[in-house]
Amino acid sequence: MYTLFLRDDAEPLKLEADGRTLLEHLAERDRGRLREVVAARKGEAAVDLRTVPVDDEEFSLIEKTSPEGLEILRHSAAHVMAEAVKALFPEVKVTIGPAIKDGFYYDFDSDKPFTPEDLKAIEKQMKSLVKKGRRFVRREVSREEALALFRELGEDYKLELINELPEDETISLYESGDFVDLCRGPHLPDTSYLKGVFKLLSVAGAYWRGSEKNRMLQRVYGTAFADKEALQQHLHLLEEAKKRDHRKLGRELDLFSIQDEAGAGFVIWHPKGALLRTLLEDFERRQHLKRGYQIVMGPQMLKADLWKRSGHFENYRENMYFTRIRENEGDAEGQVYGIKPMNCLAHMLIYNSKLRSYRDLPLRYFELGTVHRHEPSGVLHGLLRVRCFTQDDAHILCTPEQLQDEITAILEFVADVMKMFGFSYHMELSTRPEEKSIGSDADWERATDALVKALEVNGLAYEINAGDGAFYGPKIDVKLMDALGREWQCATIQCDFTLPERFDLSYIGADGEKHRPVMLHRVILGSIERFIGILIEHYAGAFPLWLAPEQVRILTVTEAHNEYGARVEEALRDADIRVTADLRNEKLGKKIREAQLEKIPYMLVIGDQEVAAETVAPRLREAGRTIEPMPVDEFAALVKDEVKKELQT
RNA sequence: GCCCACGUAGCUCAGUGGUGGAGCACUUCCUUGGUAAGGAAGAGGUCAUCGGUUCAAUCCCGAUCGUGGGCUCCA
Repeated sequence: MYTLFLRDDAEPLKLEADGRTLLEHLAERDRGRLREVVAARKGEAAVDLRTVPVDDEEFSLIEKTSPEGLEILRHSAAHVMAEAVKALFPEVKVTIGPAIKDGFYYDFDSDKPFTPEDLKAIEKQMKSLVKKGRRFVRREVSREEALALFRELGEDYKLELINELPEDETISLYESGDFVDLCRGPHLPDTSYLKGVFKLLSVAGAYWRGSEKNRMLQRVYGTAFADKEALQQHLHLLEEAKKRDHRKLGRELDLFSIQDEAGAGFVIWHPKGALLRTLLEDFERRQHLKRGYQIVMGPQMLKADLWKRSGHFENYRENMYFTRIRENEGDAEGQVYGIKPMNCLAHMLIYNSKLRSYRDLPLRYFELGTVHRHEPSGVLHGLLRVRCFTQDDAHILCTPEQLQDEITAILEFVADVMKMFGFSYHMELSTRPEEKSIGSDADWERATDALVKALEVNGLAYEINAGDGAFYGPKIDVKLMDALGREWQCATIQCDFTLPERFDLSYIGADGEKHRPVMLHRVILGSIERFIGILIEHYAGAFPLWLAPEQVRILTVTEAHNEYGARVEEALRDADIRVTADLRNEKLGKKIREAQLEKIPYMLVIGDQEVAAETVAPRLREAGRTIEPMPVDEFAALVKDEVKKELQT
């Protein structure tokens, strides 16, 4: 007898271990659920439904809609894709094909890159395989047998994978038709489960094992869901996400451009974008002053010697721009300057400009610092990955005793700001990089401990990102999710014992002796450019009133109302409201349509009635709702009030 | 940086080895119209840049620049 839990909340069944598979038993007991279940769980492990139970074993079922079930479904889809590719292109070598968030991929080694037509052909071939409803047959083999098989098949990558498996690992193969793949499993009972629920999305290059030292493979991305509806919904979501792409909206709303002539990765802010950015920066200045930061400013470039002293020259040079400046014709060598990729140097020079006492600490220097970093051309992406950006950067210099409280205060700052924008985020702790880093092990340990402790004291969950720290210290990264589900690093807090050492920073302690301060590098929004890019997608271009470059647009019905319209515009502008008037000789419907497409929060319609009553008739951006006409000063008060509410953190 | 795709009017996109097109936007005129597009006419292009093949190149080939999708998700 063995035990089968048909449902979590139902009594388990005691069944005869009669040599038949779980699938056969299930078909007998609960035919209705046959297509809902994709695999079974035995203890911790997921197993195939074609497993033959033996006495005293215990199984529960994995639904295809569960996260684990979906993963199995997608993994099987990847397997079918590999089979399809091998059928169409026998010379291609297969590598790996995992399930990923929202889908799956499979990497192939092919001399000939796949074209979009190939993609279609592969999908067609997959459909035909799915239609055949072929079984996935599991076979467990010895290491030698597996090696012999894949050697014969010429699947070098599989050989490499087998050789890396731990000694005691069970090696399993899955066969469907003529295709054999090395695979841990489990898989779907057969391919018919995939009917109508998968779609191939794109082809891209990807390095074997993610390293640019390795061969470039052809990666095919696809997605699969439990049912047709879920697949359609996901594809629809991708379409919607495209509509709020910040690059598209940035052009449509005339916020910014990036032009070949000026250079890749360099953002040019148009009037509305520059205004939006200014509003965001003003918000930041107020927030920082409120929290005891002091605003400072440093130069755009500093002598290269200073970058050598900080370690940037040694560790960050390939990302930096340099320029040589000659004082006169005879000065052949000139002086080399490095354009700043970070803002910390000037801040340290400020600290060092006079003798500091422990009574002065902590010092919190804040700068909206514009930096240049030479990023590889392939990673540039709209506002999200650029070569020149402005950071809301601060460096906090404090005593070791103050470190904990300062980190805590920053974490609260981050929480407040993210809450105001309505972002969800999660945190990652990054530790010392294996290559290229400075400072002693003891300092790294001390710095990492301080960060961990602050996270734990505040009860914050975090993931560990081993080896991803800055070259001068460990860090806490805050990652936001954008509209396409991509993660972007925004806030970061980095603990640094090294630069204070290199720049010989000190303060006089209560004991009258010199001590070394600790430095925290931190940003809240991170890059203003990136943050605005994320904001555009987050709000789909419909910015909250406080951030909208144009808050109000006045729309006159005919030219006869223009004089009053202009007076209303002036009154609102005097009240510090960002307003324009559309006095063109156009129909009201057209003016409304355009204002709506520009996502302006309030439209004020002005016609005979409003002129006569000295009022304005507001129309809201949201769902085209209108509210009762009111006097201008009343409307101004309404706008002010709404902004105030939005900015309450 | 590497792989693939792409680059035609301000925008979205057709198109062809021999004359470059549409819609929207723009300009002018008509229209004075109350909550998402009134009408007519006009102007607008070194077909990314440079080089090659050809009698002839926007189209074919190469290079450069730029844009897009990827390059951590481990049988």
